[in-house]
Amino acid sequence: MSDSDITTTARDFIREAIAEDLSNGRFDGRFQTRFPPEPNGYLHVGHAKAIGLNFEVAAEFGGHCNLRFDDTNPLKEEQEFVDAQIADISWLGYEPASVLYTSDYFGQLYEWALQLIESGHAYVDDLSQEEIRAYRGTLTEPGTESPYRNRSVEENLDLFKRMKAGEFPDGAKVLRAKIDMSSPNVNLRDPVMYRIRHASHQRTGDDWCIYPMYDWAHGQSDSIEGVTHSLCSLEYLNHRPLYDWYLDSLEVYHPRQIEFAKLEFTYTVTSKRRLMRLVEEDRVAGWDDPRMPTLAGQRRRGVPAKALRDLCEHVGIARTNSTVEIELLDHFIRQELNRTAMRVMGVLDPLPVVITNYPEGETEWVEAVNNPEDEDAGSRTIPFSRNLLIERDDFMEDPPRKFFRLAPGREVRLRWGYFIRCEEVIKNDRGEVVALHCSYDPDTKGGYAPDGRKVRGTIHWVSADHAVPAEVRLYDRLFNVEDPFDVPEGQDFMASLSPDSLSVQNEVQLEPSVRELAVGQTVQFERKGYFCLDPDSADDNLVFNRTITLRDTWARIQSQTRRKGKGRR
RNA sequence: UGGGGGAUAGUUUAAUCGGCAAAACACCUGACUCUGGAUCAGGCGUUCGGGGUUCGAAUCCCUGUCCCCCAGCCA
Repeated sequence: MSDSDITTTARDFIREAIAEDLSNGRFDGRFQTRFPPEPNGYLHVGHAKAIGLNFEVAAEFGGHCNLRFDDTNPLKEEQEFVDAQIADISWLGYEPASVLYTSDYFGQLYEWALQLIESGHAYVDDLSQEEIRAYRGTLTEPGTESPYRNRSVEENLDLFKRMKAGEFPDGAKVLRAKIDMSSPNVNLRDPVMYRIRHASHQRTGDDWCIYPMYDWAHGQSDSIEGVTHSLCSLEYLNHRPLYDWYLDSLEVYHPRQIEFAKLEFTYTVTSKRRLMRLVEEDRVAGWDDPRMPTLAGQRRRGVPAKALRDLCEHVGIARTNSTVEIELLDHFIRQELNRTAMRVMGVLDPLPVVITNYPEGETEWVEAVNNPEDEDAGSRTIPFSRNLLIERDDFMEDPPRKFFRLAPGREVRLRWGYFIRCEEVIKNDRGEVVALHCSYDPDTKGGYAPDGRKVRGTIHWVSADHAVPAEVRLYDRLFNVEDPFDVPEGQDFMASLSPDSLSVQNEVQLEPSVRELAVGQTVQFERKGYFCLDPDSADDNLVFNRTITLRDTWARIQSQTRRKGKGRR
C-alpha cells in the first residue's frame, strides 16, 4: 500500500493523523498503540470502542497493540479485575502483542523522578492535602506557590529518598513537578507526581510505599514501550500539555497523544465507579449479570462480540460527545444472531393442547430447518404427539381483529408440523382456560395443505411428552429512562433503576434438541427471541438468558390500537 | 474576559482543495413469507443563530448562542 492509499482510506481524524505521521516518517515508520485500563473494575461496552480502535489501527497500519494495565493505585486495584479484563478483550476478538504493567516501570519512574529533582523540575512538598487544594487557586484565580517550593536540590533528594524508604506516614509529603502555579490550565499548577501510600500492591507487594500519579506514569510508560500513538478519551485533552512537559523535561522518546470521544449509550451508565455501586449494593447479581453493560455481562447474556465490533465500526471515531441509542446495539445483535443462531422451539408460558384425533401413545418425528438464513446449518427432527404445549398468548377465546393465531373454530399451522383446528376450550371452575382440544389434518404434515388452503397463523409448540423443562430469565433494560441521570432533585441515578429488569419463567418447556447446547451458546426460540444457555445450568436444570426479543410487529399493533382506543374516548 | 474541546435528520456518523447535503438506526406505508422473524420497495425529516466573502458555503471570515471537560495525594 502506498502512502497516498493510506491517506485516502483514512476513515476518521485519528487514522488521518496516523497516516500523515507515517508518511512523514515522524516515528521512523514505526507504529504502536496500547490499550491501558486500570484494573479497578470490569470493562464495559464503552471500552469496546477504545479497544477496537487501538487494536484495529495497529493491524491496519502494520503495527502492534499491547495491553498495559495502568496499575498505579493499589487501593483500588485487584487481580480479579486484571484477569477479567484480559478475558474480556480476548472475547471481543483481540489479542494483545504483550500484556504489560505500569508497575513494572516503578523503578525507572523513580529514577526519572530523581532526575527531575536534580534538574530543578520537582520538589518535595509538606503541605497537607487541604492546603495543596487551597494553594492551587480556582478555575478563575491563579494559585500560590508552596512555601516548600524552593527547597534545595539536596534537601529534595534527601526527602524524596526518605519518602521511598518509608520514613513518613501517608499524606505527610508529596513530590510535585515545579511548573507554573498561575497556569490557566490547572493541571500545570505543580501537579503531584508521587503520593505516600503504605499499601500492598497486587503485583509489587510491599516493595513500594510511594506510588506514581497517572500523569507522571502514563506518558513515561508509553515512552518506555515505544508507543507511537497514545489514543485516549477527550477528558485527557487538558492533560496533554503535562504529558508533553514530562517527556520534554526528561528528554526521552516522545509519543503522540490523540484524544477522541468515548462511547455512551442510552438507558445505561458506563462508569466503573457506578457499575461498582450496582454490584456492591446488590442491585444486580454481579459484574457479569446479563443486565450489566459490562463485556462480561453482555457475553453472559448472549450478545455476540461481532455485534459490538460492528457497532463500533458504524459509530466511528469523532471528537463530539455522543450518546448512541441502545436500539442501535439491539440492531447489530439481531443482525448477527439472525445470521448465525440455530432455531429451536420452546414454549415460555405453556397451554396444553390435546390433538383428539391423534392416536394415544404414538410419536412421529417431523423435520425442522435449523436456520433459514443459513442452508449449511441443516435440519433436525422434532417429536410430535397427541399431547402438545403451545404459548398461552397464541390463543384467544375472543380474538380482536388482526389476531391471526388460534381461537375457537379457527385453524393454524404448527410450525414444521400439521394444521390444527381448535374444537373445544377446556376451563376450570374459575373460568380460566386450562387446555384446548384440537383436531389435526393428517394431510398437512410438514405444514403444507395439499388442497392449497392457507392459514394466517403459524405458531410454535412442543410435544409435552418429550419436552425438556427449563428456567428462562427475561431481561429488560436496567434503567427505565433514556438518561439515568435525569432524576428529581436530591436523587441520583439509582432512582432510575427499573423494578422490572428481570423476570423469571419457571414453566418453560423446550424441544429435546436443546440438550445438545453448550453453555454460552445462543439460539433463537422461534417467534420469541434469542436465548443463551447460562453457566448456572445443570444437566437436570437448564437455565437460559434472554439475549433480546425478536422485532415484534404484533406488539406494536396492539399498543397502537390501545393508543387509538384511548384517544377516541 | 480562567483555560480547553465541540455543534450536520429523533440518534450516530458521511460529504476529496468551496461544487447536487447522504447512510445506518428509529419511525410510518406497502409487498412477500411455514417465525406477526427475516427480506424487499417506498415515505418521513438535516447543516446551532445572525452577518459577510463567493457564480456557488456544512466547509472560509466575523459575531452570537448552546453543550462538554478541568480546581483528586483517582485514572
